[in-house]
Amino acid sequence: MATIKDVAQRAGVSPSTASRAMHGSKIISKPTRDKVVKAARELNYAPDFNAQNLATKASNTIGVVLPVDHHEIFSNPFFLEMIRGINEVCSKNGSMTTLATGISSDELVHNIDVMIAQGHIRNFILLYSEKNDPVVARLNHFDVQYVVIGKPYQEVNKTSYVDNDNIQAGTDAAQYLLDRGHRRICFLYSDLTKMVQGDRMLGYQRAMMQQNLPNIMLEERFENHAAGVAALKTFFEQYPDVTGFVAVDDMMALKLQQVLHNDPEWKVKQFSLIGFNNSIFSDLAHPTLTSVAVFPQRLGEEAAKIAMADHPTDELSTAVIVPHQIVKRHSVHQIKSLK
Amino acid sequence: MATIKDVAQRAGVSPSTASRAMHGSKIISKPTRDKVVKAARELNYAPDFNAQNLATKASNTIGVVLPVDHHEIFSNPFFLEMIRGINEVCSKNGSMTTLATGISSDELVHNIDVMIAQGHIRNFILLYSEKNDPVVARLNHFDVQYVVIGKPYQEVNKTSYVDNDNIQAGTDAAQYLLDRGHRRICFLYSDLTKMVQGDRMLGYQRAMMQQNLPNIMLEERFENHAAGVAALKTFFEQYPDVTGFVAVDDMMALKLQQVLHNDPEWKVKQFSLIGFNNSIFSDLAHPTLTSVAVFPQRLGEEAAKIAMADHPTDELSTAVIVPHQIVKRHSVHQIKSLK
DNA sequence: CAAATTTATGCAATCGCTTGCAAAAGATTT
DNA sequence: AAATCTTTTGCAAGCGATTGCATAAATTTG
Repeated sequence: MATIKDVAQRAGVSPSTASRAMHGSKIISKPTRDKVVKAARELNYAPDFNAQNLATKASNTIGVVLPVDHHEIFSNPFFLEMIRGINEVCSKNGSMTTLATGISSDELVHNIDVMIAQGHIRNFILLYSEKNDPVVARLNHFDVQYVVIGKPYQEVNKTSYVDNDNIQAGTDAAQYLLDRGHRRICFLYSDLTKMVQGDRMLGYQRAMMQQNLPNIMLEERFENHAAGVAALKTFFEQYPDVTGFVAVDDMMALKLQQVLHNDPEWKVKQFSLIGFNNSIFSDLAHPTLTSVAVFPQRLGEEAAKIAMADHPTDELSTAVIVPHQIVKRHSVHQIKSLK
Repeated sequence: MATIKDVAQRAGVSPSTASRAMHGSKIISKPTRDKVVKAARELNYAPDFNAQNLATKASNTIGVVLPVDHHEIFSNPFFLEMIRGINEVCSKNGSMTTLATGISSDELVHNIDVMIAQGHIRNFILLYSEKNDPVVARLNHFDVQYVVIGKPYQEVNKTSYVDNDNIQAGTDAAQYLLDRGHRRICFLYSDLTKMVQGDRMLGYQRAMMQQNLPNIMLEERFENHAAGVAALKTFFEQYPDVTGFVAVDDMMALKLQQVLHNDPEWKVKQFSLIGFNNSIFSDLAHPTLTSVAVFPQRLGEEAAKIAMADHPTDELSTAVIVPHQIVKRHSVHQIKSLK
């Protein structure tokens, strides 16, 4: 493994000159710089990561924090995509990424404590946003920079984040059904304490209000088939003329679809469905699911860019909104022109 | 940020003594060791990662390599679980994990080259196993240790790996149907060049052969609904008395189920289905899918354990087989006792 | 009780790189 | 041509840990 001394020797200069040359310092004359670069290339030199960080006291790795909750992971099959996005821009900038996980909240916090104490994390990216997150508390306490993916629950103006415009996405989804002639549209969700779900609902409501149409909401987790059937039965008694559903994510949409398709009476009615996330579920459904794509990889990329920018603590935070896009498949039907 | 000097000073000893004490060296007397440990705790001391690695020349981070192929990632929603498993045992052992990803094979290899050159990766874990993998070639070339998750395609005896016993899993799945009275069972797959699929098929064949029953195979990708319907139509013409399917993974099973359920004639026949991976799809299906669980987190854990063990290159490789387990749900039915 | 051992501690060099400062070389001015 | 100013380079001191070797303290032995 070649060191900077080897490079220096081969180029016939001192290590300090070599170092400066490698960093493209402009106080080094062009000829020597070239000599050094050439020597470095010949020796296949790469600066030792640890030595470099030790000397500069500026670490170059980004800590990516996964949420604790298992279920959360499963229901968001795109964590990996975010990670990939992060890693993509980090490696382009010569940074590393390292993961922080934990079985429990305590363990996660502990792991993060250690990472901070070891002092080689430049800053963190949280792949989730949660109310009263102890991790956030910890990072604030140690005054460590971080950026969250998703809308921060607190200190919104002080924390950097990247997110989709979920309200707008909700509006767009509802509008998509409205544009195809639907008038009675139901918003289906499972847990309003999640800000994503709340925001998408808000967006749906906005679209409906602008058309002077009623909000029709259904909360259901589809824990099992029977429960789903029962819930829908009650629902349709109250709202017999619903023709379309905006489901808060693809998984919900798929579950709804399963229930509707397994009932002969409901099946013939050909309800229209639109989901969110453009996940693997949307391709799996039959008919395939129209869905609002949110580009998790892009979210990761943007988060990484912010993370690499290194704001001093007193500077203003950055927020980036990643656009969404409706991916048209076959689950939404045009309503025969009524009126 | 406390350094070893701070600790030493507070404990009233020299840095070297402090260092030795922290490592539990037994040439340090108990009382001073206690003093040091106490001081360290009080100062919330953790050794600087970079300094430590630089001094010991022994790095402590594990590189986790994700496959290039996007599709592979999506269709295996448990990569994250493996990563979590890896990270879990690494952080318990005071190691870090860092990721290697790439949009293309070239980029991935390049990123790995850099990581190796920077010389701070202890060794690698590949989350996949692939024929003629350029990454493997690279690692071999630099003589870097690695362990793969999945069965290695080459140098099987020389490379450490952790995997399920997919052949046995295939046998168990088929046997599960056999035990419930099924006699004509079809094995459904999509791509035999993947060793997982081939192995599961082999296992299925073994079970069938032992009962002197014919192998019935169906290759189908269910790229769209119509294609699936057509394929099954042809299939049932040839094998009208099939009652059960062993699908090579849950996604295939779910797709098959969709097709079967949307045809009134097939639907009534109540085919039995079993899948693999116990993924989120198995809970999503209706009826819920019986599936062979493979415990990806465990795979990750075992891989990490091997990775942390640091074999000298000339030592024999290690292979760990993680057990599987059938998770019973509602997609398999008992056949009325015939015979 | 002095000498020889054993045990516990500290000094100082080292890992590979960066960087402030001083010295050397080159260019410019008078 | 000497003096001054720039531009380039090198010396040496860190960064925070570890570790071989020497020394100091404690213990045992003659």
